[in-house]
Amino acid sequence: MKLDRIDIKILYELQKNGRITNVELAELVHLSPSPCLMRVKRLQSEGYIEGYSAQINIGKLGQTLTVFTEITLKNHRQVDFARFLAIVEKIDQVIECHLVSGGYDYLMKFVTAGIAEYQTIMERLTDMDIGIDKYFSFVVLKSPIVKAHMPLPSLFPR
Amino acid sequence: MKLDRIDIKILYELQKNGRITNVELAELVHLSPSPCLMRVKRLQSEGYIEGYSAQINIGKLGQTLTVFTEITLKNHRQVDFARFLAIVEKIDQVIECHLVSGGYDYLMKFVTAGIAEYQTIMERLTDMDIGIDKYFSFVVLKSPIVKAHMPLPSLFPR
DNA sequence: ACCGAAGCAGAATTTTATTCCGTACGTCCG
DNA sequence: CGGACGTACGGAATAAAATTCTGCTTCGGT
Repeated sequence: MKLDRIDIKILYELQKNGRITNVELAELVHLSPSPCLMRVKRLQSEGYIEGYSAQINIGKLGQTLTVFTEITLKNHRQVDFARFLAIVEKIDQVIECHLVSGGYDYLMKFVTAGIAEYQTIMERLTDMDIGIDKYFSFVVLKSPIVKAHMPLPSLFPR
Repeated sequence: MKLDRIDIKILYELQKNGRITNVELAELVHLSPSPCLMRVKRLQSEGYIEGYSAQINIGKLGQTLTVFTEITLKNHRQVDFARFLAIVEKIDQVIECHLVSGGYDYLMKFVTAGIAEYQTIMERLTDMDIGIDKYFSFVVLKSPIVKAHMPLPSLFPR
């Protein structure tokens, strides 16, 4: 299924405001409510929209610590990656895990209650003999930019 | 203003499904619709909820490239950081920018149309004499884990 | 130019959000 | 210890929104 300019606009607007009403969205994309809703449903059912989420100001809830971690595995067979992922998938504090090129295998993002909890998690991971060769931690001091939306206009201009 | 257990539950549920109806949310947190809605509005107006966003499967739209970049500045006065941020804030492809401890100053996340666009952006940034000493790029090959929600239950148990 | 399919607008219906009001509970002060 | 006030709740009524349905228009293919 191919997306036209209106679909891209819908995705862009829903990224900026996931709770916009269908009527307002319809006005923004210059459609009446019914075809607009039809497109949104289609975008959902075909997987272009994976879900909706509230953005929480986690800092207001209490002290938290965000850490980026570069990880290198000892071996690089498929089974080694699979075993590693199977474990980290179960850890709530793992927010992102990226397979990257350049010096390390994985770049991960943790959100924890503090340095102690992070330390505990990393000790558990290394002790488990899950195949971690070495890792390096970047503790986040401040996050001046955190966007919830992708640059759709840059990626798909017109 | 202090949050009780119900507020935390509301935040958690809205993270998982930002478009849940107020009636369903009320049932999940064992309240009737009206006080539930009142709490949601309060969480919004007091900044605990910063907004709502649709999660887009960007990979289905076309080819994109995600890159994490470690950046070190030449100088570390307040004015140096401020100048750097003022520039990168304007770049649509910059999704995140974190001030980190450990080897580098900033860890940034870019989403671009491809390696060429990324290259162009980095050339522009380095040519600008914006104070970048050196940088190192991690090209993302795959992102097995990308969560839209923070681990609220781990951070605020009970 | 005709036929068929697809997408649209507008109205009707159903569902949901929102407001309003009366009640209960907890707290503070007399 | 008791009363009054403030806060939060539940339920009903109203307003708004989503959703469905119908008929029309446009576009593509023959």
